[in-house]
Amino acid sequence: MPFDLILKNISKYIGLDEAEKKTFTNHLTTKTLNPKTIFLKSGEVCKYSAFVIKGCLRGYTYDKNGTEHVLDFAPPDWWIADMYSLITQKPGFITIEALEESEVLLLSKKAQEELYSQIPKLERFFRILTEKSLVANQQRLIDNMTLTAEERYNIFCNRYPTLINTLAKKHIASYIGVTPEFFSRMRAKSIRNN
Amino acid sequence: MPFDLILKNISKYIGLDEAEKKTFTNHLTTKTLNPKTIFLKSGEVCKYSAFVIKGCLRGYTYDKNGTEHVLDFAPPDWWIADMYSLITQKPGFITIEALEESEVLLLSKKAQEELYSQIPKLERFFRILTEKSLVANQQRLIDNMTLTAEERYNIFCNRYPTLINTLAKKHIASYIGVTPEFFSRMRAKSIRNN
DNA sequence: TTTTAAAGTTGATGTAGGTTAAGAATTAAT
DNA sequence: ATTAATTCTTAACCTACATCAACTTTAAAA
Repeated sequence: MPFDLILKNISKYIGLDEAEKKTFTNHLTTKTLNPKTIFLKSGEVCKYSAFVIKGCLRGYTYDKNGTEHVLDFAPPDWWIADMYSLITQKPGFITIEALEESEVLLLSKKAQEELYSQIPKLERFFRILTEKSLVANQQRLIDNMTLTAEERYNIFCNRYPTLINTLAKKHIASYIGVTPEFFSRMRAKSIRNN
Repeated sequence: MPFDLILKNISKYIGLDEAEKKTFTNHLTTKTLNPKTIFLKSGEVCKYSAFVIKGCLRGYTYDKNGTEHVLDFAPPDWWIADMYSLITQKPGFITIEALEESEVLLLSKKAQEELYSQIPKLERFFRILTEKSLVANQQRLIDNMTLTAEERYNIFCNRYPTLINTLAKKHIASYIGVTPEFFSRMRAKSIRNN
């Protein structure tokens, strides 16, 4: 059942009866993404939130030199979208790409708003989700302001132990906020000191 | 009327009738804060969101060296709280302080949750508020990863033109993410080049 | 009004992390 | 299985910003 994971995810925060679950899942579309498929391109309007059930996506922006900066990884059980663009329905600056063969559930902005009126409890669910996302994001900002690259890497390893082996090092480096070269040196050093 | 500002703020996103407005404002407490008053201390549990109607507050954390890092300023018409602590009701890491004589409206976590059931529309209001906050925060993270201190300062000046003159330079420096010394040099240079 | 403390500035020097470049190791394509 | 492309690593050098210290200015206290 492709909806098991998302329903279990929701049930952590709100209770839905069978009819409500059905209403909810009726608004979802399943989509398979091949590796390197671009799900959302910078400059486009983000029309869907994606809930990952298999594989892994990443979201990133370009800076003025054209360098990519990874903003988030989305392994199974995570949502990903360009929140700015999704909310404003203006062209965004984030590109979202499948890193491997992935499966996602799509919830369109329109469907989401319909669901808010049909099942008001979902407003609570998404509020809580957004709150958690905000807190995580604030913590990351704090970490970027107060910690060294090495400390941020350690936090990353602890928080996403499963991702470390599957992700390309350059993507981890970018998420941490350093160049691949420095990341490589950093790791070589920390291996030596163990 | 101390509630005018907050009611106007709310009315941007949802409509409340007179009875609902009354119910809402009944859950608020007014508080005056003298300059340098600490409204929330790192290590404490955050029990209130504060909506500023006069003056200005700032939120900051300490790093392991004891250096302060300003996370946000809250001029009138802004909310401020330690979201992590407020949501989890665990001791937080943020200190919130009045920079000048300020007046705030307090909404306790408990009152907020009561309001969600009494006036479900407020769930929407706070969802939207949190979404906006998340987007702003993500943008700030992107700016920190992709821009120089000078570029971040320019953005700050454009975004908060009124604050530039009232805030202490060391607080702006901290918000931007540089030392007061470097901030000073940066400004000296940019004045020279004008 | 004078004193004291805090904030801001300027200079000399240090460092985390960036850049450029070239080779080694993987991975993908033929 | 080879070739081609991408990713990763290592090294030399570079820059944005930090640190420390002394001085000046501003603001707060007495």
